[in-house]
Amino acid sequence: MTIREVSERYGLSADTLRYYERVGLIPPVPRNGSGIRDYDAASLGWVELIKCMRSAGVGIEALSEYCRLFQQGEETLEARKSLLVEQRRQLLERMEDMRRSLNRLDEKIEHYERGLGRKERELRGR
Amino acid sequence: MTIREVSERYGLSADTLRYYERVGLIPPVPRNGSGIRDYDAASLGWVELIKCMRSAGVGIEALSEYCRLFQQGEETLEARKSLLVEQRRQLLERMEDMRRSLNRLDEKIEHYERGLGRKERELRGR
DNA sequence: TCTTGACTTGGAGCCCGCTCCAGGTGCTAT
DNA sequence: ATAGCACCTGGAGCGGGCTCCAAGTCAAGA
Repeated sequence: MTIREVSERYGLSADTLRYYERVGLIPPVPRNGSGIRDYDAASLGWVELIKCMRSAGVGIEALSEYCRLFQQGEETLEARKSLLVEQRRQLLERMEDMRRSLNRLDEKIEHYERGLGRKERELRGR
Repeated sequence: MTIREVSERYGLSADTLRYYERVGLIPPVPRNGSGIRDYDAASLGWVELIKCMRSAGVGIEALSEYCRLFQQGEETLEARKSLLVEQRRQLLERMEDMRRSLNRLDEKIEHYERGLGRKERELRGR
């Protein structure tokens, strides 16, 4: 699968896909005889995983470390797991911040709704 | 209340507080005779709101627009409300991305736990 | 009066995460 | 042969969001 096809399938630009590979979020993608990337199932799996994690704000640094550990094999199972656990913890923290923010927004929106409703009634002469 | 006190109370650096004011996330803070900021209750309210929204990833642009509208008075009630509604929508979207990512992390962590358990049992000679 | 220290400003610098570009290679179609 | 196109690389550039800095002002204390 060419970089263009992968780009279209996942909605990531070709530049971004190359960038992810360059900085090690994705292990080296297989190449054909002319040096052109030919994504296989494993590479697609990585792309999908990274897209998911990035969309949730997981940092480049953590993801490239995970990928690095993965490529080192069995020795790193424990380290990979604790990296994931830590990222999970941070994710929950961010979700909690967002939950709080969502509540504030809901309160404010309701407040504006009440205010606007009152104003409308006034304009209609009570 | 001085900038230092506000900084300590909310865990934002004095530089960040000045920056927020500069780019209009917070309306101008009252000053004493020597031009030094003296935060009043209203300013503290803004600081708290902005801290909350920023921690959830709401962008500077949207927040400064909200603040700008607020300072223009009653005319902008409707515009402010729809701005908030739009930010709420984006927030929910991001939370959904995070939920998906959290599931993936949980699956992976469980996978590693199973793998590591098996390995341990093998080391002990099954 | 002179130092000390917290504050002021405007602007430069920095990190993250892309995004764009120039210059080059190689397949395909004419 | 030549044009066109998709791809390659290394590196520069960019937007967001701070963070740091130099140079200046003011108030209080020795």
